Amino acid sequence: MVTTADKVADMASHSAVAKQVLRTARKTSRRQDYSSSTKRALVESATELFTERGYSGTSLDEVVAAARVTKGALYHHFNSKLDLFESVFLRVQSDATEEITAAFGKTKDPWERAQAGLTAFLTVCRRPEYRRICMQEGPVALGHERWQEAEREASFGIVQKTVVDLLDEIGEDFKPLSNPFTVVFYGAIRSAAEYVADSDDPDVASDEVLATIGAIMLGMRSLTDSPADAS
Amino acid sequence: MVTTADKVADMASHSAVAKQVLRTARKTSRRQDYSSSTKRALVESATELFTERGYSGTSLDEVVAAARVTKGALYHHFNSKLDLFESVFLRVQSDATEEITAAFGKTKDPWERAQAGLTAFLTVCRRPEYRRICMQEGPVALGHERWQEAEREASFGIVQKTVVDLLDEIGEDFKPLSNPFTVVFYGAIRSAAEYVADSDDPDVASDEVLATIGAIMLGMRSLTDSPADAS
DNA sequence: CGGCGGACCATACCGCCAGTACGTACTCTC
DNA sequence: GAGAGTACGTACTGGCGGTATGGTCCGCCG
Repeated sequence: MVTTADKVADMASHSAVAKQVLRTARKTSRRQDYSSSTKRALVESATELFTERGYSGTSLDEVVAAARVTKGALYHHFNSKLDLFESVFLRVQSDATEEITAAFGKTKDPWERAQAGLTAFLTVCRRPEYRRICMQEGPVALGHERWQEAEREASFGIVQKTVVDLLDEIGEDFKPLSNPFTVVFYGAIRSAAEYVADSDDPDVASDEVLATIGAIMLGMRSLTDSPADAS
Repeated sequence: MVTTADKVADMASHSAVAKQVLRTARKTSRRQDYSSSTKRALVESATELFTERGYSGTSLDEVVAAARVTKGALYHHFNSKLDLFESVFLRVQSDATEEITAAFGKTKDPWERAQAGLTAFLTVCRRPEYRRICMQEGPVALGHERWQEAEREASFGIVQKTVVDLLDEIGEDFKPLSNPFTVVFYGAIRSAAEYVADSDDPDVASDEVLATIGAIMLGMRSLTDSPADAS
């Protein structure tokens, strides 16, 4: 049986202590090492297959064959195909949010932070795994409900915080509209990311998007510090 | 065998001459009437089931049972499950674009037109069929490629024309960025539509979104007719 | 008017695939 | 060292998309 506690444990350990050091005593048994190794192999194989063939397009037989195990192993570690997908989804998503959060760096100005975060997000969205698993298959496979819940704690949450900071800069007028503003910007960024990822020349497309969002932000900025007042 | 020509014929006739008038001579035979009637029944049943259970969540047995026919009838009119879905998709989509286009009305001012179109779009997106079939299941079931192609000729095309008109009003500076602008606004609107549809009180949510997009447009407008110049 | 070809549809069946049942080997603990 | 639990492997089932085949009724042509 697989519990929710297992998943958060996986999230914490997956990229941390990857390869074990010989000659040092481990707290885990060799048996447990084998187990977590096969589980990792399953998740990695599933990630690849889900990315290129989609959720319903890949069979579990293919996944277990790629991981060189059988369905018995799979159903020991995961409750269902959807459960396997959810593990893959959370892994890819947490990798992405981690990278985007890091990209914010130590800049303090909200406008600069927004720019940096947007650039990072456009980069992440170019990766086929994130694009296919988190943006395309995610909402349909997991269901709109569950997908939104996971998204709110990840990239959407980042956007929300950024937007709130920006609205603080602009003034009091738009503060009650922080929710719709976040939603609008989030959708704009997601769509822009697809535009960049689909583009023949992603670099120039990325610049175009930066200029576009920049223009919108410039316009919003001008709503507050117009020469007429400076309160 | 079902051809592409069949589909466009269906699109043209589906909402036009719905119920036949007795006592008037028809060009079609009674046999053909029965045929198109069962096909319509299949599309309608499929629309309902796809809407509430999704594409992979509904079986063809359920569809044919709801339409009171058998799989033989279904596979006579459609080549595959995906073909059936595509017919449903195109039907729902064309209904939506038709309604949005009508909402533009006879207003001439680009800013007013944009406002009217946005309101209509928010209304359409509240309908569960459009939401589920065209926005959620569409890209995954049909594939991102095919979905984008269909979308470009529908709602995306409307947004594109609207955005180009708006950019014309603003000035020459942003004209080369019409593509990314369209993409950004299209994503923003789609996301906002989901926000409205998910909201507990869609009416106030709709107003919030209108205010938000309005503020963004106001900001962009201020980029051109600032008191500094008036060229 | 009759038969004949094709449109329209029903029935039976196949292959694939998610999920289950159960057996087995290995390990840890008391 | 025996029982319990973990970590799998194997064999099977049911459901579902798709197909093959047969039947029925209509339009049409001689």
